[in-house]
Amino acid sequence: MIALEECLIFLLAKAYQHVNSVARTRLESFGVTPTQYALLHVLWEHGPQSGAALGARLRLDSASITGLIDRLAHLGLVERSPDPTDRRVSLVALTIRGAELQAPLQEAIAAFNAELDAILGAAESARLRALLRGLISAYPLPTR
Amino acid sequence: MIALEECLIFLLAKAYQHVNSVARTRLESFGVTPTQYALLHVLWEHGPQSGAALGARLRLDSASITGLIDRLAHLGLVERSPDPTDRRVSLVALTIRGAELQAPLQEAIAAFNAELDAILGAAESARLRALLRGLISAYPLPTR
DNA sequence: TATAAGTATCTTGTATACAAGCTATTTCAA
DNA sequence: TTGAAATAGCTTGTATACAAGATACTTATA
Repeated sequence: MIALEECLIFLLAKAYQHVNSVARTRLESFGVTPTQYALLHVLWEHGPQSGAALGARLRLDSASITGLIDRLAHLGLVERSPDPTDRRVSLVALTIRGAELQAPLQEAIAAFNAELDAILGAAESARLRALLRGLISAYPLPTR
Repeated sequence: MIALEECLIFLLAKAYQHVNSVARTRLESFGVTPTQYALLHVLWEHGPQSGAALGARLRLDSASITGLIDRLAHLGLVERSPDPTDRRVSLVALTIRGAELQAPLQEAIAAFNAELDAILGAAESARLRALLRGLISAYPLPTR
């Protein structure tokens, strides 16, 4: 019987669970979750765009994106507006408050990255990231 | 701005998401999810035990364990019975059907592990597992 | 151009996870 | 021994995620 602790899938699940839990506490004072940070990050970097574009960049399906935008809109960090060129599309853009959060939130994430680097060592951390990228590219998510 | 693809937390999230999605399809024909497999695995290995013991082994809180046992009981793979020595406790045990699934399910998981090893290479896979264990032990989950 | 195909969003249902709080029960301590 | 603290399990509420399907709109094709 192969122990659970030897199965990559369960190690991945628990490592994600632990690290995500810590990341959540590091972002707690800003009122956003790691996933919500990721969506804001895409808007900071690439500007207003449709939910479909956000979903493609974050690899989330439409149901997840709908809920994520709903919650960020409720927090007053993003807002939806109709796309004048395609009435199916609603464009998602940062609000003033969403834009203002960029600097402090990125500082918090940078500090958390540094914390993880300190735990693993810079070289090991880089190696881990490379291995994870290998896994991700080996199993591209289905295009739904 | 640190790219999301450079952040360990987001790489972990996506690697887990991808690998879990594939693992789910590998177990689909058995009617169980990877998380449900993990609970069954603990019962195969350690025998009947309380929900609290299962939660400690799987690092899941009581709400998650309650739902997980509910679903496995509904599938007819485990059953709850009162602990005669402590009336707070309900012992969780495999049913006949749950026990019968051990061999085929473990074969499927072994095949999936082999699949991941083939993608990464055995040495890289072992290294990845070691790095993930390092992360897990660096951030022990709170004892709730 | 009329229709088929494709796309964007949303909805519903299921499965994890965590936080917080409740009840019943047990254990510990003054 | 009795009142406080701890424990087991459950419930509720929130946040992801995916599957499947509905609707509205756009694009491509016959």
